[in-house]
Amino acid sequence: LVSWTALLNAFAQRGELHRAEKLFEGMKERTLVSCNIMLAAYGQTSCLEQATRLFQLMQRWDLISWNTMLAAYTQHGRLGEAKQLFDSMPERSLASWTTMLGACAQSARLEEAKSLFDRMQLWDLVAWNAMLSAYAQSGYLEEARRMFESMKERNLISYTAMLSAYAQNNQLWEAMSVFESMECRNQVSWNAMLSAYAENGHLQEAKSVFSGMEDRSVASWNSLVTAYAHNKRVASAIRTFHEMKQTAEPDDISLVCMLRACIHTGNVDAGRQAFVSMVLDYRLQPTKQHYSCMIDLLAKGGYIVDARELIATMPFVPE
RNA sequence: CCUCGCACUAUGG
Repeated sequence: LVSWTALLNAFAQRGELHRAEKLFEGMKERTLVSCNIMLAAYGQTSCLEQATRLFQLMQRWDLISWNTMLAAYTQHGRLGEAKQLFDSMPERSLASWTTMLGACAQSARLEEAKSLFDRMQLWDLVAWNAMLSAYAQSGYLEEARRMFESMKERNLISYTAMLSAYAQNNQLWEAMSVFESMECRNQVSWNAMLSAYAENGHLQEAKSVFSGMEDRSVASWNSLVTAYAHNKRVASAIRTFHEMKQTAEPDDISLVCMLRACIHTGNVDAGRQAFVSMVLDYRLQPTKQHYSCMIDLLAKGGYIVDARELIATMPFVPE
């Protein structure tokens, strides 16, 4: 049973939702642990409905179930429901508090995030990191820096968060020095450095970080596409988008990067092709954001009729 | 023994 559970988890972690579902449905006894795994699997993908349904169907819940459901809400931006759940939970752990803290930060409620942090009974490294990123994401560079300096322990995540905080505030030198002071680095920290250069107008350095990387994630490719587009090298951006497909799986963000690059130069055909190909070849479900990019692209390229038609036929209510 | 919270990429704020 334990190894079946481990297998279920492996599917869930890799985003193989359908395999996980099949396995879960075939399991004779559904333990609390396997329910929790499915709950997390639904929560991390765009299946909030399934998550809530499973949560309601479950016979028993433990702290992990509550926390997982809480995270499912916050990952879908449902702060209200998350709060409700948080308040009605029979018990809370550090993870519960940290989840809420992050949710507040993401909804631009820094004050609430800070107040949660202050009301926590104890703090661990994850909680400190969450507060550090809360400051960083809200543009409070000085507070972030102070928190970083005052932390008694730091890990890779602390450093990476601080690095991008500097980068986003145009402090490339500070970002570089954080990067250099790191005792170990992983793909995420390299990506952070790559976009630090790109955001601060150093395309050449960004490119050399990219080519020096051992393995590149979608995020690395997306950063490079954007870096080219921001430097008006749209042809290179488009070429990079296609090149990515050989080694990585483009995602929803990749398409946005690509479409925005096309908007820059009014490259309607390339954008159209990318949109269609992402839907057909990668089974991407286009979001509102994708449609609004496409409409922007068509309209700016002079295809007013096509833009109108897209507005009329898209599966979203126009705003 | 297996399951939960924090860092990188788009847009917006």
